[in-house]
Amino acid sequence: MLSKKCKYAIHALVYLAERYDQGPIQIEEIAKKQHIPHKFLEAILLELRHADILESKKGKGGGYFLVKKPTEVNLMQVMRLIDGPIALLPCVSLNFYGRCEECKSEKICGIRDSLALVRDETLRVLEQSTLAKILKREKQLAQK
Amino acid sequence: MLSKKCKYAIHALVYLAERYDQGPIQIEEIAKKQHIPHKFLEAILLELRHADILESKKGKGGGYFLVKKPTEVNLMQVMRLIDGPIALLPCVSLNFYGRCEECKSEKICGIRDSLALVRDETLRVLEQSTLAKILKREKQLAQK
DNA sequence: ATTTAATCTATTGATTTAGTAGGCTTTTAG
DNA sequence: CTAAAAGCCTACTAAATCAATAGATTAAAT
Repeated sequence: MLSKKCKYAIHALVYLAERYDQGPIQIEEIAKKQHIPHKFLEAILLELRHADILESKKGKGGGYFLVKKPTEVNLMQVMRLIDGPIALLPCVSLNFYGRCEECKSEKICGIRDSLALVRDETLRVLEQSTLAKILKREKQLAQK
Repeated sequence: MLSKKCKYAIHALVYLAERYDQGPIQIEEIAKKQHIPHKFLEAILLELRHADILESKKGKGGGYFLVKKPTEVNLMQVMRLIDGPIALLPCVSLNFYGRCEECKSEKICGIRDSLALVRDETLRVLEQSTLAKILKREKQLAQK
């Protein structure tokens, strides 16, 4: 399951995507509208800034804004950044590879294939899920 | 990521699948061969028995054995049992449904669709991954 | 009756998650 | 130049989950 932190991150990003090119948005505004604890959100946005997804401006009139286009940010990136590996085993992770200690030999493990397949399918869907698409869907759903 | 407990469970089940119809296998044997702490494995096997995947026999010559055929036990069942939900959000979980507190309205959430799709693809693969298939694959890999 | 092996309850230590506190730095407005 | 606004950064903490352990109990076989 996604961590709360990751859900918060996604909601904040969608919020910023909706206000793309409208200048900096303050943490406090996002926190209130999305019901996220201010200080926690602060840490999350900082992480997204360090990953070059957001940029910030200090002082009065400051805040956060997307530095990438909403079509260029997807759930795969965000989830990897906040929650780490997408794969269900370290030994099939592309970005966080590690041996499974309990496996004698990786070459003989019959589980890996299945979980590598799960990983591929998951990545395919998450990579398609851009902020732009999520936003579009939300607007469609809101209209009904 | 899968918990260690779940990995242990899968390895133990594959071990028992390989010895299907050969009578009870003792915890101690599985623990040694699969490098799983005896007491921890004990708890895991008990859980699998309560889920009617395994059965046990007490006393001398006792142990655990599969009560279902290796073709009838798959990773979806095992992972759900040991680690809980497969879905990445409670609100898209089929077996462990729960509201996402931080979402104002489930109907307007643009993230759910993507994660429901991830869930479907994941379930499809995991349900296909039976003990029989895993075992077959391991034997193939071992020959090379 | 003794031994073997699973059963069950309770407890523990380590790690992760979710959040809080508080001072520091930069920017803008007056 | 100084006060206020807003993000930056480090450290800490409470609660939950994970990984395992301890020890006494029950059931079956010989």
